This record gives sequence, structure tokens and C-alpha cells, in this order.
Amino acid sequence: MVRGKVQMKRIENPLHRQVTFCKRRAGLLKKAKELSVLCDAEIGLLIFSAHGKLYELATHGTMQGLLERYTKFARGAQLQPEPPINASSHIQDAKEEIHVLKQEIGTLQKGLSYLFGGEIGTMTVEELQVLEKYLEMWIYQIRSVKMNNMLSDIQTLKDKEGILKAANKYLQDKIEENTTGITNFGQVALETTNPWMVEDEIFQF
Amino acid sequence: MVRGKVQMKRIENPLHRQVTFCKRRAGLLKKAKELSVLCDAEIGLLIFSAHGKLYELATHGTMQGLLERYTKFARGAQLQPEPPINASSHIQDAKEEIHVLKQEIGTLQKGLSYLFGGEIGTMTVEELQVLEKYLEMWIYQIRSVKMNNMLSDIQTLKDKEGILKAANKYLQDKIEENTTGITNFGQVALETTNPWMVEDEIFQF
DNA sequence: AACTATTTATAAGA
DNA sequence: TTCTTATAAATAGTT
Repeated sequence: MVRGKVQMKRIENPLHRQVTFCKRRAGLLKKAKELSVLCDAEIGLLIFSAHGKLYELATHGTMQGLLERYTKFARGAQLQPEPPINASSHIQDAKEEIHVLKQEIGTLQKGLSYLFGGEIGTMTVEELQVLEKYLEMWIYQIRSVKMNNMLSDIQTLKDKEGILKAANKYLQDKIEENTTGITNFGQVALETTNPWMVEDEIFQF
Repeated sequence: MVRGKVQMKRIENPLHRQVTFCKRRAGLLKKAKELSVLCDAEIGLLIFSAHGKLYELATHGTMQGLLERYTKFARGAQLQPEPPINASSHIQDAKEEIHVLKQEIGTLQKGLSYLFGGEIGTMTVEELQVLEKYLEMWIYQIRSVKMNNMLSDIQTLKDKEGILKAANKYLQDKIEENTTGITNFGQVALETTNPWMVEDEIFQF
């Protein structure tokens, strides 16, 4: 339970720090998403843990797109980005966009009904074109998530390997100390659970 | 006071939305700083309001430095076609409608992805692989149908062309018969509506 | 902006 | 890691 106000300084106990990091990170990401949804804001959030692991969130498009928007914004910080030349053309653009969006909705609805058993053959070439575009976007998103997951898996495995190698070396040295000139017990298996590892910090695999 | 759980959807009342945005933005920035201090994490936070105003936080250095760290970290990200947006802020109604339509598109997209078994963010690499395969198969089908439709369209147009040319020839001959040696009225245009054509058959163009 | 009734987040314990 | 629970913190609606 919470016992009094939390001091606003680094948590010294590594276990507590790690647990708090997990919980508050989750909370922060949740709050960011909520703000984005409730208030229609575009939000990007980057969190590097003390160990260098990255957690990220980009609410409207990709982080890439958000950063582009940011750099554009930062570049033109001095300039007022509002050139209100022709209001009617803006209205025209908006109407145009509404029209396009309505068409896309129709297409998506057709695509959806197809998935539920409808007929794709009744769609026009133009509708199929739009649907194809959406599918390509989805595939792109999937590939992106997949790539991130794979990179994260790889990093985790590399971390494990490094830690286990270090543990292994330490144990070998210990054995050599204790059995100088007598015998060699060989390498300790990587899978060995080792109390040595948890003295200082938490590694959860 | 808070009366019941808040619905996680865009706040429709613009005044409420604005107030909530201010409050929650402050809360989010505070939480981000706290996480950074308590757990020794480096955090970058970008918030674009619906009107395009930027609020930012970078805990350890500058946002610029953080973004460099991010881009180094995130190798493997590619470009995504950004949907064209941004009408002028003067046209509130149009913007509202666009917003609604976009939400609808989002819902449809979600509906489609649910059909494949849920949120991609929570899926394993293997599951994503399977989903990607399915989408590729679907795209393949769509392209195939699209191609057939296009070929069929082309054939129809060619048929039309052939019929019109024949009609044209027939009419020219007729004219020549009736005006032998006098004059040449030239070719009948392809677009000419011609009662002759519907005597025998229906052509709908 | 200030005030509260509530909800939400979360620290510590299990 | 996950659940529980006591308590702190955030915040929606009002003034």
C-alpha cells in the first residue's frame, strides 16, 4: 500500500525501481492514449529505460510521421504557419476530402461484407483499387509491428547471452581458484540458474 | 465532480474538450517527469493539440538529441504513405464532418482487423506472419478480380467500337448510294446517336 | 482558477 | 509476474 507521499527522487532499491518503472510506464502510456482519444491530440511518447530499452507510442500515424511533423514544426517555429489566402479554396478542399472519405467508407463496407461472405465480384475497379490500398497499409503496419517484435526478441536474447557469459566466466574463475592444478570441470551450461545474478539487479527472462 | 466512468471517446463539446485537454496535458507531462526522475528513464513527449499547437518534453537533454537516439535505435522502420489531411481551421463544420468520417473509417478498419483475430500489437511474430500471409492472399484475389474486370471493361469497349465502326461504314455506304457523284458528307461521328442501331438490338453505352 | 466528489493510479505486500 | 488493498493523485463537473 501507499505509505505517505512518494519522494520525487530516484528510487534507490533496484527492485522497487524496476517494479515502479513497469507500473508507471504502463500508466503513462495509458494516459497518453486517453488524452489522444478524448481531446483529439496527436501524441508521441518515447521512453528509454535506464538499461536502454525503448518503449514508444505514436497515436495517429507512425512515429516516423510524427517526427517529420515535429521537425517541420521546429524548423518553422519562427514563421507563422497560417497563410489564410483563400478561404473558399479551403472549403473546397474540405468538401473534396469529405467526398473522398465517404467513398472510402463505402469501399470498406463492401470489403467488410465480402469478408463476411459477400461477393467481391460486384465491386468496381475503382473500389477494388481503394481496398487494395488499405490492405497494403495493413500489411505494412503488420510488418512494422512484426519487425519491432523481432528486434525486441533479438535484444532480449543478446542480453541474456551477455549476462550468462559473464556468469559463466565468473564461475570458471572461481573453480580455477578452488581447484588450481587439479582438474577442469568444464563450462557451466548457459541455462544454469545462478544466485550470483540477482545480488544487485533484477533480470527477468 | 466526476460522475461515473468517463467514456473513452472524443469529447464532443469543444469547451469541455479544451478544458480536459489542458488538465490532462498537465497531468501527462507531470507523470512523464516523475517516471523519468523516479526510475532514471529518458523520456520524450510530443503533444500536438487538435489545432496543431505543440507541447513537448525531453527529460535528459534536448528533444533533438533524443530523436537522434531514437532514429539510431529504430533501424528497420520504413516510410508509410501519409493520408492527405489538413483543411483550414476556419471551417469548423467541415472539420467536424471529416473527423466523424475518419472515425468511421477507423472503426471499419478495426472491424476488419478483428476478423483476423484481434489487436496486432499483442500478437506474436508467428501470428503476425500468418496474418500477413492472409492479407497477401486477399490482395492477390483482389488484384485478380480487378484484372478480370478491367479486361472485361476493355472487351466491352472494343465491342462497342467495332459495332460503331460497322454502323458508320453502313451509313457511309448508304449515303454514297443516295448521292452518287454529288457530294461526300464525311464520316459520321462515333458519338452520333443513331436510330438505325436500335432497330435490331439494344446498345447501352 | 478553485473546489470536491469520485475515479484512477499505484506502492507495498502476498 | 499477478493480485489485493490502502492510500495518494488525478480529474470531471461545478462555481
